[in-house]
Amino acid sequence: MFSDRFLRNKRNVTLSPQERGTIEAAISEVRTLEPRSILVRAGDDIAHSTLLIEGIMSRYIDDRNGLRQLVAIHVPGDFVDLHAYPLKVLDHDVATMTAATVGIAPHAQLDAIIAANPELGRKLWYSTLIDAAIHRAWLFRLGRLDAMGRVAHFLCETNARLQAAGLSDGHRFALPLTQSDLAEICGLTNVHVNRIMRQLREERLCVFRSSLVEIPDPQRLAVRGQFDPAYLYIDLPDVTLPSSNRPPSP
Amino acid sequence: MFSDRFLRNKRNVTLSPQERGTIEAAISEVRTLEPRSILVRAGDDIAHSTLLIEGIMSRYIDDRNGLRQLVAIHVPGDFVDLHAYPLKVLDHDVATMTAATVGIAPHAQLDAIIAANPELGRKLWYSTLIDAAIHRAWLFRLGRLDAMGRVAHFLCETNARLQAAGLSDGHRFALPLTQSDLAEICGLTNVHVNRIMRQLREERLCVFRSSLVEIPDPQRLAVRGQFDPAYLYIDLPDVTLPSSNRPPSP
DNA sequence: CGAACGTTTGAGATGACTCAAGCGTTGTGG
DNA sequence: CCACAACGCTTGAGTCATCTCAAACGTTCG
Repeated sequence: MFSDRFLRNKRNVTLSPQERGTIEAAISEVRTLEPRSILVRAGDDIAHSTLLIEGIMSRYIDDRNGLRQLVAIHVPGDFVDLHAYPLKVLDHDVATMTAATVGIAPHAQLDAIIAANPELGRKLWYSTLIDAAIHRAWLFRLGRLDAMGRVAHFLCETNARLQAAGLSDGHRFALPLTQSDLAEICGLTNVHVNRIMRQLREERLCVFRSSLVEIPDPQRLAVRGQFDPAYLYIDLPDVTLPSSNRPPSP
Repeated sequence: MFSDRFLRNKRNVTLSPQERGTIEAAISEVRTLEPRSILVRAGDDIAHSTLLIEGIMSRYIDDRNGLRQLVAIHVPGDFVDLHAYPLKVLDHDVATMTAATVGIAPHAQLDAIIAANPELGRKLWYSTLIDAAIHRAWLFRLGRLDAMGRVAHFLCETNARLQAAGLSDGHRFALPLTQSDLAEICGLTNVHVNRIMRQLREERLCVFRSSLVEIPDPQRLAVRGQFDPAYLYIDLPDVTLPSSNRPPSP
């Protein structure tokens, strides 16, 4: 099923098989997208939202000189531009990073879903707010971590998200991005990212080679990147382990 | 009315007097808060959300060493922690920066509102997505602007938001923050913010003294900070003027 | 085989940070 | 009403992380 990964392993929220069926039914079309193709441009009128089934997508803002800042990446199971449903128009571009398969959900269908099932409507809202929580973690990353911390934090996050989606075993996962992509995610230059990757390798924190990430000791990497997965609202025992920053709750 | 500024001057969305009444009725209590007091801590169970009536509030994430990154500021009219309504628990702290007056909206009341008026429910959703859009602009700011650009961008944004709320005339507004606050917003040190403020003053871009911001030429400041207000979804002629970054739409 | 693209490395420049001290203003208690 | 503490602002000097520019190398694909 296309929606199998949507809201999978999330805290406080589960989708019943029935609700998954409802979402499936709202998908009018499944489409295959080329790598590095633009799906939505800022300012476009949008009449549907996109459920990512396979591949990796990005949302980004370009500066005046063409320098790009990624503001989000999406993994299978994410409702990529559900934000466009209430907003009608987006403030940023949405594009594929890899080849991708997506499901198209017309906004009229979403209207119908929410009218018929307000509880499911709230779950859709919830999923957009997790995107916002991830934005906040990215703000922390850019504002307060050094280059190595930023890369480490991003890799921990991606590991956790892919694990929740069933696409990482917690130590290894496929990540078909370039070092320049990482630079646009972490607010660095590709040259500096390259040096950081070497350092991570030398310190046995992480190896990233030919689109494969290997993390021998996720806990150590989490400490280096001050990564606390609470903001992902994931409900999986292993992923919630490295709560390194937060004081133990009473 | 407490809710006068909520969703005021927003594109695509207007609240009818009736809808404002509904929101007013959902506010069980109006409370006055001390400056620099914490309203919500990450991880707290939350049973109500907070409408900011007067004052300035912040949301932030602290790093291991106590260094703080603000991830949002809120101005009167913002529904500060409406995110907590679907999420139930927040991933960050919420605090006042100045003395503040807030309205408390119990989640049970919000349940009732949304059940009775799905359209209003969607407007609440919309308002949380504008917060997310602001997060994205902050990501761009931290990831791709230099120190002066970051401060300029933030001041432009705040000017626009306060103008939409009726608290700036587009050139002057009260902003009772310290330079250290600006540093925690812009991912800089307070020392460097101080030097940047001097530069902004010397270049006649902006004067910030005794909690008052004066911007002689908002357009020039917007160019320096690569500020494009589209992401604020404000519907006010003056505020949408300086679309300096975006190519003219065809 | 060559073009395109991503990775790697070096050398030098620079923007922002750290540490440290002095200054101005405000509020408070003797 | 003065003295002093607390806080925020300002400035200087030196350091360091990251950037820029440049070149070489490896791999993939047509």
